[in-house]
Amino acid sequence: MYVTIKDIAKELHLSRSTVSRALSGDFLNVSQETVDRVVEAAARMGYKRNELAVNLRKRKSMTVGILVPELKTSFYSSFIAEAQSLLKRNGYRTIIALSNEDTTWEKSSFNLLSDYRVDGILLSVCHNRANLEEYSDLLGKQIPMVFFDRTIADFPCNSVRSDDEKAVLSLMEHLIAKGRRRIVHLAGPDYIRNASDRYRAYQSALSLHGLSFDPALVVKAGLYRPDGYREIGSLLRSGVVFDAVVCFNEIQALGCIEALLAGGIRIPEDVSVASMYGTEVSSLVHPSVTSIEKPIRKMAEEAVRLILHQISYPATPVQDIIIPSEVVIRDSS
Amino acid sequence: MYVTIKDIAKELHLSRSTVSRALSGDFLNVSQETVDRVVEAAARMGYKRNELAVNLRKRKSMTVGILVPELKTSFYSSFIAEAQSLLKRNGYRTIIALSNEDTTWEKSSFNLLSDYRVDGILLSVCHNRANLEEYSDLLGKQIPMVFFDRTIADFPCNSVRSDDEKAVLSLMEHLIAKGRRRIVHLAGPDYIRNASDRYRAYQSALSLHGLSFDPALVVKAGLYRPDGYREIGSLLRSGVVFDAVVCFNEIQALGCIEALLAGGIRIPEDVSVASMYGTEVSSLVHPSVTSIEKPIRKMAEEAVRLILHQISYPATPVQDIIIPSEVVIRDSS
DNA sequence: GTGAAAGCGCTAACAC
DNA sequence: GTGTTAGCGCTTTCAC
Repeated sequence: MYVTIKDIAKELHLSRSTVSRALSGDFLNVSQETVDRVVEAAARMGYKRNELAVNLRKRKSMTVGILVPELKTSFYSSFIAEAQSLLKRNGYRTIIALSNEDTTWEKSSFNLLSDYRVDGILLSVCHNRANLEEYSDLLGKQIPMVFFDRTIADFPCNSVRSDDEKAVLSLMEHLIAKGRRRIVHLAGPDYIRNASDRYRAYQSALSLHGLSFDPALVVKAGLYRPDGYREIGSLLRSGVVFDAVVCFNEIQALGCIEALLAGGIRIPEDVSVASMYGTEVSSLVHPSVTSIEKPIRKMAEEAVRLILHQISYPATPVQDIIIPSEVVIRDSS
Repeated sequence: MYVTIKDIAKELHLSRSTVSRALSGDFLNVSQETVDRVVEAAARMGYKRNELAVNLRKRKSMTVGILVPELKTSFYSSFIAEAQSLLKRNGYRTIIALSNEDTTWEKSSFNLLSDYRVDGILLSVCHNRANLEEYSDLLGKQIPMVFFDRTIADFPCNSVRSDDEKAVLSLMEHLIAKGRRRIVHLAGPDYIRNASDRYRAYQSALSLHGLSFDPALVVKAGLYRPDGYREIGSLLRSGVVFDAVVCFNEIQALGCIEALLAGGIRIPEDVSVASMYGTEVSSLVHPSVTSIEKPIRKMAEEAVRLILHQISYPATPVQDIIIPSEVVIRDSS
């Protein structure tokens, strides 16, 4: 099917090594004339080098794998685009794999990447405590890995994350400054580090500003649109009074907004909605939502920097980089 | 770094083939005892089979590549999730690559997939006339390919697409039935087949219902949020009168809505906004947008069916499958 | 400047 | 049941 170096060698009555040299630009050891002939034949015959074989031989794939939990949120697709172009600039290619927020799926996607012997993995985990063994195994084999955004506390690995705690703190202070007193926290699941960080920030903000903590205002919710819709809906039905909601991401916020509007609540007159997410769709959910931006670009830069460094110098001490959230609070109300 | 079959063979004083057989479950030709010993040793030593080598040897990768132009829209991420789980069910893995709407980028992503010798490629092109040579080359090498959603007319390859023409027709009729007369068409670029199909539908709908065609109402726009925002903004400033807008996708629609709201226009009282996109975020853009669903699931099913068939029976005649759009028009107004 | 030979990690005839 | 051999497509010594 595919034309090989052997075919070209046969065609030109040369050895495979010469063809290989010519094709990989080893001009010092091949005469210009030969190079020309080989290149011409390769083009004519439709030669495509088999990277699988090259990788096998060189024990290097010049490919970095990116594993993310989802692509519904703008954050990951922006991150991927960003990281991809940075990696490309450094000669690396990218393959993308998904976990779809599922630990089993994550395991097989993770294995896919290591099966393909990628030179490094950028990953955002779907669960704090799942697949730790897989991660350690690969780390033990000295395969460069960088956790980003959704990282794992107390795990000896390079990580890059945004300062979610600070971000939610800012968001809360903004809401409090606007006179909001009964702020609902749509908390993400506790197996996601960011969720616990944010919950902590929620609590600190309250006590910092002398507001009482009401457990009825903390709602454990999933991360997506139906979750936000369901939880806020039942909160409304249960008669709990509140004047603001802090959401986990734009999709969840969207569900929240829909539930509010369906309940005849005006935004932001009656209830303010706030969330943190990538800039790409900042006010996507509702014109008057309060949002704080995730530092996508910087996270991508750091993650790529770390992985490239790790590839070149495998024995580098582990770093845990925290990128401060941009203080851009968008609030059109 | 990685443990190989050779290492296990050495450890157990067996030949590499026996180890290989044991590891690949060839129970007919290996004694149970040997299998047990090999499996135990493999686990103990942290063996991970090198798929690169397997692929090279078997000349088969059990991997399908998916190449998409973007991940901002919900359509592609839903499609990927869907296709991925179908492929998995059939023993195939998936790697994802992006073109980011850029023809050069598409070329290198496409090459990445063929470099890795994937067994088949599912792709949605970013441009009607770019990279045709690359596609043909691979097709000529009998590599199974299926174009989906954004396909190319008159290109001899399997394709699966939604009936965009019919969809926009339905959308138009819906708007006209609601009394809209001056409908703006935010037309996508003409190098995207779907855009031309929809433009044609827009025109047919008008003439079918005795409405005159006003070139001022047709706006060539990009596919994203800033595009919708910019074009509708300048339309408003130019004083053109209109009572509805048909957009290309949810992101573009979002920009359109923002521009309208910024201009003090009420939706849908003053202007109706309509678009076609995946169900995932149907009313994401605005509670009162009119939308028609893309048949994501069916498209994924057909695309996967075609690629798997093509992998098994390379010499199958080409098919061009058109999936009717779901007639679910959501319109909360 | 070119070729022969070995080998990356694995599988598949073919022997025994 | 197990080992030997050859080879997937490529690169890389080492000769010449």
